Amino acid sequence: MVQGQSRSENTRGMLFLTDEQLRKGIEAMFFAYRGFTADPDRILTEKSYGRAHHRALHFIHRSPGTTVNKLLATLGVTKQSLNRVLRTLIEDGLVLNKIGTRDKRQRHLSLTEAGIDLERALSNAQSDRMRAAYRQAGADAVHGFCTVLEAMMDPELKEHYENLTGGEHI
Amino acid sequence: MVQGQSRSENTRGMLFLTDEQLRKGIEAMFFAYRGFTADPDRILTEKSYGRAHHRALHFIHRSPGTTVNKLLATLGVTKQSLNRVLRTLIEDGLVLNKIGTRDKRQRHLSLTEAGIDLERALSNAQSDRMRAAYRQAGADAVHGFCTVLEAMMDPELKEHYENLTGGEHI
DNA sequence: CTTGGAATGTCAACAACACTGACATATTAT
DNA sequence: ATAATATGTCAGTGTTGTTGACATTCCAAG
Repeated sequence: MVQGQSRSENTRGMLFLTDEQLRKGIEAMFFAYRGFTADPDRILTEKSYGRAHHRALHFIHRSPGTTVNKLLATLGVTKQSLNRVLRTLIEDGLVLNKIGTRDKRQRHLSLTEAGIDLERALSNAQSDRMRAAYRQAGADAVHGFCTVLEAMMDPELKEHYENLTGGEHI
Repeated sequence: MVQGQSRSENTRGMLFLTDEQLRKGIEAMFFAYRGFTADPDRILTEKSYGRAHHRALHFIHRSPGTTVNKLLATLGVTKQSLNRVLRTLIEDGLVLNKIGTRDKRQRHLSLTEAGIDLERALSNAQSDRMRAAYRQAGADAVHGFCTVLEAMMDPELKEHYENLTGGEHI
C-alpha cells in the first residue's frame, strides 16, 4: 500500500482513494468479468454460438415482444451486427420474428420453447456463480456491489438498465 | 419484485436471492462493464489500438520486467494473440523487450517513456470514472463491490489478481 | 395522394481479436 | 545427447464489431 488511508473519509465526507485502490478495482473488474462469462461461454461453444447470441437471448427473454430497434439500443451494437446474430437464432428456431400489428414495419421478437430452454441453461450457469459469490460476500456486500456498478454506467445505458424491470410487451 | 424478501437472510444466515435480484446483478455487470471500458476505448481508437493493447500495457506497467509467459497466464490468451499485440507495441516504441540474464530464453517486458505516458492516459481515463463511482457509492459500497467481484473470479484467476500486488521485478 | 422519413433487412468489405495447428530457434535441464 | 521450455512466427479460421450502400415497407404530413 502506498498510504495507510484505506477507505477513509475526510472531514467533508469525501473518500480518499489511492491509486493502488483504484487499480485494484480496475483489475477486479477485469478478472471478475472473465469469471462472469466463463460458464455460459462453455455452453455457447458447445452449440457453436457466441456471447452476442447470449446477450440477444437474454434481453429478448427479459422483454418479450420487444422490437429490433429497442434491442439495438440496449445492446449498443449496429443493426448489421445484431442482424447476423438474430438471423441464425431465427433460422435455428430459437427466436420468433412477428410483424407488428399496429406498425407493420416493426418486428416483435420473442423466444420459442427451444429459445427459452437455451436462455435458461445460460442464465442458470451464470446465476449459479453469481449466487455463490453473493452468498460468500453477504447481503451488505451485494448491496454495495450493485450501487457501485450502477454508478459506473453511462447515464444513457443506466436508463436502459432501469427501464428493463418492467419488461414491456406488445 | 417477485417477492418482498430483498437482501434478507434466513435462520442459518443464508441469503435469499430471487431470480429478479440475480438477473439485475447480471445486467448490472453487463452495463457497468461497458462504462468501464468506454473512456479508455476512446483514447485507444484515436491511436489505432484496441483493448488488447490496453490490457498488455496495464499489466506490463503493473509488473515491470515480467516475462511473456507470465503475461500470457494473466491475460488468459494464446501466445499468438498476445504476440500480435506486443509486436506492434514494441515496433511503436511503447514496450521494451529485454533478453533475460539468468535465463536467456525469457524476454522481460517493460514500458518505455512513451509506453508509460499512454498507460497513464488510459489508466487516468478509467480511474476517473471509477473514482467518481466510488465517491458516489461511498466507502462501504466500495468494500462490498470488491468483495463480490473477488468471489466471482475463477480460483485460478483470483491467484493472478492477488499476486499482482507485489509487482515482482527481474 | 404523393412524398419524406422511419424501421427493417441485406449485401459487401473490412478490422480487431480471439482460436488452432504447425514449425523454427534458442536455451536450459536431465 | 536428448528432452523440455520459452519464445516467435506463419497460415488459416471464426466471432463480433464496424461503414457504406441500397431496397422494402409503411406511417404520417403536406
